[in-house]
Amino acid sequence: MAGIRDVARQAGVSPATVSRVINGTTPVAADKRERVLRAIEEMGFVPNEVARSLFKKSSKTIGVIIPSIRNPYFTQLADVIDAAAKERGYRIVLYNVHHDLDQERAALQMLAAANADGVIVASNNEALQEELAHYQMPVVVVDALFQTRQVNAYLYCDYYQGGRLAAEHLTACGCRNLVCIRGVQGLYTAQARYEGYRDYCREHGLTEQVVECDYDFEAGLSMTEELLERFPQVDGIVACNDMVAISVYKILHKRNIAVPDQIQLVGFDDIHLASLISPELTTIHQPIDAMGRRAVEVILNEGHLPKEGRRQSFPVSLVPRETTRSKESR
Amino acid sequence: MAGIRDVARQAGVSPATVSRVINGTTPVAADKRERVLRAIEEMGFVPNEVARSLFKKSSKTIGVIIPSIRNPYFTQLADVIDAAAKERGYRIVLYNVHHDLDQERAALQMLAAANADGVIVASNNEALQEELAHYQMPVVVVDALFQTRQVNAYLYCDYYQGGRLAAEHLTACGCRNLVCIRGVQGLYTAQARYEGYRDYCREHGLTEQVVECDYDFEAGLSMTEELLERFPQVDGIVACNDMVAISVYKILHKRNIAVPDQIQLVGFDDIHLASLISPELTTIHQPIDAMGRRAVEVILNEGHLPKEGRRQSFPVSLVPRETTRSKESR
DNA sequence: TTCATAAATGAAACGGGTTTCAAAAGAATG
DNA sequence: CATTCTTTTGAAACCCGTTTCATTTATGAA
Repeated sequence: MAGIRDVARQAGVSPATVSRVINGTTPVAADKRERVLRAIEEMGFVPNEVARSLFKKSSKTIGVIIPSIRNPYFTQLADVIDAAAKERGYRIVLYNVHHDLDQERAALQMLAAANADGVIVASNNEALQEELAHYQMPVVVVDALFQTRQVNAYLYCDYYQGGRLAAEHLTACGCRNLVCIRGVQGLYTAQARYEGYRDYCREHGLTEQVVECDYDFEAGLSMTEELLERFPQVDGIVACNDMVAISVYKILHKRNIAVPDQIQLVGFDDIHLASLISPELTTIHQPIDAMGRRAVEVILNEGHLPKEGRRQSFPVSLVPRETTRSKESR
Repeated sequence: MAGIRDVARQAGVSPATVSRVINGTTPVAADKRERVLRAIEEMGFVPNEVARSLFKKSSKTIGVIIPSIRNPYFTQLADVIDAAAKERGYRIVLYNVHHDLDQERAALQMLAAANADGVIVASNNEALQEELAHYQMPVVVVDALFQTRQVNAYLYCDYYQGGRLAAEHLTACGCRNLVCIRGVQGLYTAQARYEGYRDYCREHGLTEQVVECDYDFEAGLSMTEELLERFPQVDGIVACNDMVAISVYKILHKRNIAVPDQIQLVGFDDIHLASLISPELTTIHQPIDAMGRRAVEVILNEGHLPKEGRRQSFPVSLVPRETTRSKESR
């Protein structure tokens, strides 16, 4: 690989001048610039990014840490972040940490050691939280919120409201026997959804019926079986996310339980897949795009949320589709 | 950030000794090692990865370039590659190039400039192919194959056989009016699938009916409409991939066309989603895991496929599920 | 105890751009 | 034409681990 010194020799100038031509930091005489440019062209010179970022202490890179690359919610988020970052001349490095604290730690350390310009973390791990504060690069936490706020920026949705909306919609669609498949409690994102559901039920004299479940498909399948056994009367299900909702549907379908005629179903997240499967899934929409774009903005703003304080909440909304009864048929 | 020289001072040794303790390259006296370790601990020292890789010319990183992070086929592939790489002490950097040649180029250049130890590219872009040869880092092309083979290793599946299997299965299930939704021709992966289908039809006296379609969901939706219009007699559909198959199903479902009773459907890829949706999708299984793991092996083997030549083909198989008639009901 | 080997250790160079600082060249003023 | 202020430009230091190479220290044999 040709280096900057080779180019300099070829062009008959010093390495410093070559650097200046490349970066446009200082004006260079037209004839010399010309020679340098030609030498670069001829030798196919590409500046070594490692050397550059060693000095600059910036790598034009934003780290993105997600718990699972298999969950479409996170890949969608990563995709927007990617697009937003590229628009601003940054690239992202995606770390897929398989829900594993050690891998999260390792990713963080690597990013720090690699002079990343910031990190966007989608982690519900409270233990990691504390470590986050030790790094001096900007950190933004998305899709999570903690009591002990160590980091400057938390971006999350109004999950509580989402839980309420789901319960409200099912009730409005005629359900009287709601069951909530809630995510593991202790995780804010899961808990808030549940509490929204719970409060709505309490306020409207509905008995709250709950089943607990991990966020993935496999867990959704087995939990649904359990749910049907424990609550045979059920006529409305609030799932903790869309992937689980899809697995719920799968079981119902297998048992020939009609959706939405016998049981109505509401998911959470509104991933693309929700409107792609048949029947289309009624779900709580999260503004994933807006959240992702904002995360990048905040990182490039040194990790600070300007005026709003240390956290920013995004609104959710209910998208009625085919797994609940439409207005017309009510 | 504390540097190795700070640690050295604190421990009363030279930076060289600290480096040796960290890397275990040369034995260090027990008492000094002890002091160094304590100093590292106290100062929370983490070696700067950039400086390290500048010297080592290796970053323990494998680049993975995929055309779309939204297509589950590629995220699944990335996930295995990630796991396989981590097992061997490497990390991956995922580049999501949005099917864009310029972004592919940029990704490649960045990887080269970042001292990546190898690149795994899932690209059907022939133009990129040629450039690939210019880089001296190991490159493995997955899910593609070219006439002009510039790179040392191509990993791909027996797509042709997949096309045959799909046609054969539909025929065995009683279909007489097959239509193939083929991917954009010119791409080997798409063309081979189609040719398998075509040859089977010719050999068995079936008229070949074809419709062309991009690999994504939106294209699948509109193409299905067109298909039904052009071939109202259709009773079996071979889709170019699972995402398209899902969109086909969506349209059929919307039109109240029963699957598999009126029309049977075969996808391609066997992404997880295929068995997660309802009804479960009959599809051609690609050994994504094996391919991903092999890709990592080859990279760490300097990008060479040892004996087998410059390419390795993986077998496909048909997985009968719910969108075609099962043996029992035939 | 002494000389020869082997092992541990530090000083300095290295990798490859970038930037500082001072010298050199050019432009402007008197 | 001399003098001063600008603008270019190159030499060298820098970023920070790693490694070479020579020196020091330890080990073993004589």
